[in-house]
Amino acid sequence: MIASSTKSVYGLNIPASPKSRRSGVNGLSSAKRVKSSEKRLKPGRIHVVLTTLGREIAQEIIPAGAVLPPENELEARFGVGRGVVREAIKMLSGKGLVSVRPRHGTRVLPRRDWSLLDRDVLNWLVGEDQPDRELLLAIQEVRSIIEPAAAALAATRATKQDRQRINAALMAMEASGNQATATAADKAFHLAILDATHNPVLQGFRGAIDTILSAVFVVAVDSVAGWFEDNIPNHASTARAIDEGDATKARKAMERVLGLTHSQLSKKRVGAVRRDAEPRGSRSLRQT
Amino acid sequence: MIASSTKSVYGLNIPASPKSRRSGVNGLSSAKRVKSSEKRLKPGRIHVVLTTLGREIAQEIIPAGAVLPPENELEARFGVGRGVVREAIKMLSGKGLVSVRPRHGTRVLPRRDWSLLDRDVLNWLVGEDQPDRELLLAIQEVRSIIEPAAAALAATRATKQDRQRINAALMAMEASGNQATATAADKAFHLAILDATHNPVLQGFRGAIDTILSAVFVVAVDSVAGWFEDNIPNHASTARAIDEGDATKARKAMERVLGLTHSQLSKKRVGAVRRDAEPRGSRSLRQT
DNA sequence: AGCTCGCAATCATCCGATGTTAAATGTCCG
DNA sequence: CGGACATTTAACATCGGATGATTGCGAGCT
Repeated sequence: MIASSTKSVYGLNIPASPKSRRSGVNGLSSAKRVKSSEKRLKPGRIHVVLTTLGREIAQEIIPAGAVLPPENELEARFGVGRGVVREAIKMLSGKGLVSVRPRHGTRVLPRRDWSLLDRDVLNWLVGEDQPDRELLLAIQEVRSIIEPAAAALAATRATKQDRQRINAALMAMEASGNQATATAADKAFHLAILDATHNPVLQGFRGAIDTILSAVFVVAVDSVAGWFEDNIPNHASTARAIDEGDATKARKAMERVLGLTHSQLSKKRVGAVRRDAEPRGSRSLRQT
Repeated sequence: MIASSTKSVYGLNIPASPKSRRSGVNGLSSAKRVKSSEKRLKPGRIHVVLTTLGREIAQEIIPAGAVLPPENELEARFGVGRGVVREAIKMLSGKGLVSVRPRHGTRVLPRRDWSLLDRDVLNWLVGEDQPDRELLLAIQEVRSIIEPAAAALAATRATKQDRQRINAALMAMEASGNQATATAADKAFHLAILDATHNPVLQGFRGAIDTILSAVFVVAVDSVAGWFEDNIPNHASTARAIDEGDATKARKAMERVLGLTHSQLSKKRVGAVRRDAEPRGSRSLRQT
């Protein structure tokens, strides 16, 4: 239920507004009567358990190989019933984050086994204050493999509507005023190209690309102000090449798009404004 | 209601043999065991419900947009408790196959939203008697994008062990006697290359590639007997290029590997042992 | 010492009750 | 007659206690 871009199941709009959501829902105070007179959008208990555990695993607060607490302890910790804990863990295991065996507990699997292209997993990994740089670069590397090829395919296969969609996104990028609209337009552009390949497997990357672009914006934007604007011409020539049906040109143009992004991401190393969060790992958020 | 409170749950085909260890498939002793998922170990009731529903959705027995029966009906149908049904559906929703909303039922999402790179989903889609040809070709298209690039990266980054692993797999391919060992060796070869990129996101494709290769073997082998052997030289030159650190050559060689596979897959159209000739709803892939 | 067996921890499943959500429908008053 | 509000209701969401199954590990037997 989390993995939905257009069909918000609960009406919970968590994604784009990264407020520190340290709401103390998971206190062990239990207090069943959460019925307090407000009708706030309640993220759902399963969702809370899922994302909390997912993030703790992704951040290696619970390292690979460790076993997480038994069901009854988790029940107590989150103040939820057993079914909730089980269903949450079931989803984690479905995404390859943990393996659960009868007498041995549920143990965290090495990252090798995670579904790294799953939208939720990616979110937990990258939706942090300071996403793992290496991971971000690895993802960009994969984008540099996928997206130029996708652009080339799109140049061959795009329908009239596909082209319109791509060009509309391009115009939205040019017209974007703030970071929010810029991010949205950029995403729309890349997703439209993926869709224009008419390859369902390639379209399956939509969620991943979407998530990644958010992270890239967060990391890149505050280091290089002109990055987004500088990259618009590359986007434009990609769109033009697809319009003309020139696969090679489209591939090259998309390579330039990603090349610029990549170089911004890499150089973020030094010129950054923030000096904090450098020592990875020992963040101070830890819950017993 | 359920028959009774008896413990005759073994009415299903659940072998109660705690001793029988799944061995065999791993023909190569590459000092790394093919860590099998927990699903392999034992069917389990949840697993039955999960795979049954998953397959029915994948095969469009339950079409996109339809709502599947409510929980209590599913309980009755499978003869399991509610928790089992809920956990199974939870996993389906985690893989993007269904969206579940209170009061509205759990409805099947369009294929666009599925995690097409998820191992289980792929299995359901492709592990049927008659995998969807278009899907198989779409997947091969993605492989042709990913794997040559991966080979090129591997040529740059492979460690000595990586190279040994690749060459060991190659030798196993050459020595393979039957289809089982051939499949295993071929898989090991491609997986070793993915691993040699040292890119964790690329490594995330392991499950998908693994599953796909099984499907490809099933489909391709019975149509063209010499396909596997014919492709060994291409594999060999890929391995050699990686050994020499020649990225361009590795990419080209891998392109040839996939090109041969692709052509076999395409020509499989006729001469098959298949009895059905139904077009079977040529789904989108061409028009949204 | 080595092997077997039983304990206990932990997940797996069942079950019946109750809460929550939101679509559908009915009601009432202007 | 018609629209705003209340009621019904079908479905999922969660709870919590009981029971079964599996298996690591150590106690006890040979």
